Amino acid sequence: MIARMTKLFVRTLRESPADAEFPSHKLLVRAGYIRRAAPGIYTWLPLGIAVLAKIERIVREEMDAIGGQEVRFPALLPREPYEATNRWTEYGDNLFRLKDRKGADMLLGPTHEEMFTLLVKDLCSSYKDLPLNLYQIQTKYRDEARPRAGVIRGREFVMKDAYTFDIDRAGLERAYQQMRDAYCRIFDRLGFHYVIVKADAGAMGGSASEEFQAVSPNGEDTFVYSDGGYAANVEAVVTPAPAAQAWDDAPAAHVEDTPDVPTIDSLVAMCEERFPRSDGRAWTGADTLKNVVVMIKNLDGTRTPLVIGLPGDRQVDDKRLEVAVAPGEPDAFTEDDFAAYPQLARGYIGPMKDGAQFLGEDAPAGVRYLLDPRVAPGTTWVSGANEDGHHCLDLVAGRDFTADGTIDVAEVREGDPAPDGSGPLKLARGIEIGHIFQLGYKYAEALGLKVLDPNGKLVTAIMGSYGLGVTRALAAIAEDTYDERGLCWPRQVAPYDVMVVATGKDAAVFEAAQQLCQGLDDAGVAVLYDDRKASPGVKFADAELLGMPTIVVVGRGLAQGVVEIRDRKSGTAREVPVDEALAQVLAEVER
RNA sequence: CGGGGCGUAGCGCAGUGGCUAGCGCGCCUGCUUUGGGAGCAGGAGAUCGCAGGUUCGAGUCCUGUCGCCCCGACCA
Repeated sequence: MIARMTKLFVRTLRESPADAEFPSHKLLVRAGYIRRAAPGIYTWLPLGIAVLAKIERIVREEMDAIGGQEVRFPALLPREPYEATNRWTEYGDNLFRLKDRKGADMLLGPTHEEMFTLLVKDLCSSYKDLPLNLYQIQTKYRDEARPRAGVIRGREFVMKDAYTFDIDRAGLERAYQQMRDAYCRIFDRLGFHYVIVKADAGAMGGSASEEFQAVSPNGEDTFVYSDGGYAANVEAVVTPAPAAQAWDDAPAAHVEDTPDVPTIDSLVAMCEERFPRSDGRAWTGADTLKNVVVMIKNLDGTRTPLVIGLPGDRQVDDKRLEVAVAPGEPDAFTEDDFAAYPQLARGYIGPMKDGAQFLGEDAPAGVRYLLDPRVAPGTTWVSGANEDGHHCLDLVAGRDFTADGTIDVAEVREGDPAPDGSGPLKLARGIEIGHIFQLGYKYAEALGLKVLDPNGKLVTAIMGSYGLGVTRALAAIAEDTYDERGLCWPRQVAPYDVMVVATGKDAAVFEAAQQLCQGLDDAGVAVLYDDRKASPGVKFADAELLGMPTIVVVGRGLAQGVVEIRDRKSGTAREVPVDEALAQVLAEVER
């Protein structure tokens, strides 16, 4: 079937919708691929469906190639399985909840770990049933606090989620590696730039987890990478600790009167003025030890104060802090908290000997003191003296103060060394389109997924989970490939291989165009034929907006016996004789 | 949930308290035009987000309310 513009259910817009900010969002709406139905919820039009189908096909091929078997769970789910893993509660407002007519709680699936685990539990009972690799391509529902950027972050989205089930950790690691390779093949085929970044291992007990990030200046996630091949998201970056130094020759620490020096900036200025260094080096924030107080909300609801000592030129990164204190949650240290802990001299908080013992005898019970890895034994610092208007100079870590441990939550900066020594880190932004995860036993344990091993002993299966945002990948591809004229699909995912544009009003032109389309169609090439009686400008502009990789113009050249083949991406055009057009276009499509 | 902005035709926007609410794009009809978003003529299309109030008179002022978008905390 030749698709015709006069029949295709599409309307292109000359102007971008006012509510769109991202290029991919604007163009997908302008080119008639999607329409907004509600915040974060989109209707897919024929062109959009065609791209989705292409992406899904690639995903299926690669999943099947590693022995994945496709299933499909309902999107509408009962509450019970999610109750068993506590996610009915944990998911909070992000869960779309509803009740059936009997008043039973239901939900729209935000993810399907529970369902997969239960299904396997139902049907598998022996180690002989494993390893198992199941996947589905499903619509997921998450009532995001802030949907944005069109289809990049919607409340309804299509995701491929796969789960592997193995008898032991070695099996899981094999499955994980296999899946990782398959993901690489998928993203290679989809034709956009991506980086695999180490993700936060999180509370799962050190399990491996990696994200596939589509590199994009418009990405929501920040990640770091080095030229030597290291890549991680900010939460997962580990700061290498400098080697301990000897302090035998270091001058003794001394407390100085420093009125009105409540900030790092003022402290640096004060040091520069009153204590110029003998070697002439200027003081910087990195010479000071800043002590940040936060509250940690524990699981049982209590709050524990935590003091974090880090170089004064660094901020605490909230995300990194959250990960570091999990399962506790960071909470602001309020005025009331300062009142409750008067020993914490605001603006002059400093470290003390024996770590947690702030202010010696008066140390408030339960205050933990943790240090940034950069504050290694033997390093010298200026810090508060735990007394209003006083600072301590020549403080040597390990000699003059210690802590309860280290905490790696300082912001990561461009130029910081990569943990594996592969060079300085650079910052980049990305759109997370895939996340693979060695889940371990969490769900299998919670839901009792056990099988008999060869010795007839019940063992808990070990799982991996592997997500891939299909609709998001579509947006990421658009985001990665568009230009000022419109969408510009890689051939593998374009809704049509070729767009044939007939210009003019000459019947011979339409006849020749029609014939070419027929030839392409017969050859199995998906072709979109612009058979509209519109002016050439409109048709060229639309062809470029819609973004098919090859555009063939049949028009005024026909009188000289030629048609024009244009490459959408490069913008190059060449004229070929009409009778060679079909073969030439087919060659183009083959490339 | 905090901060900012916006609700007027399918889309993008204008609209000093005053007559019948406008403009561009798009859409329909006719004629002309056809290699870079054509021209002329005619037409369809809006309870100005909703509710209440002030006023002789409200798209415009007041109060409330709902919704949407953007920036931050969460995630494929």
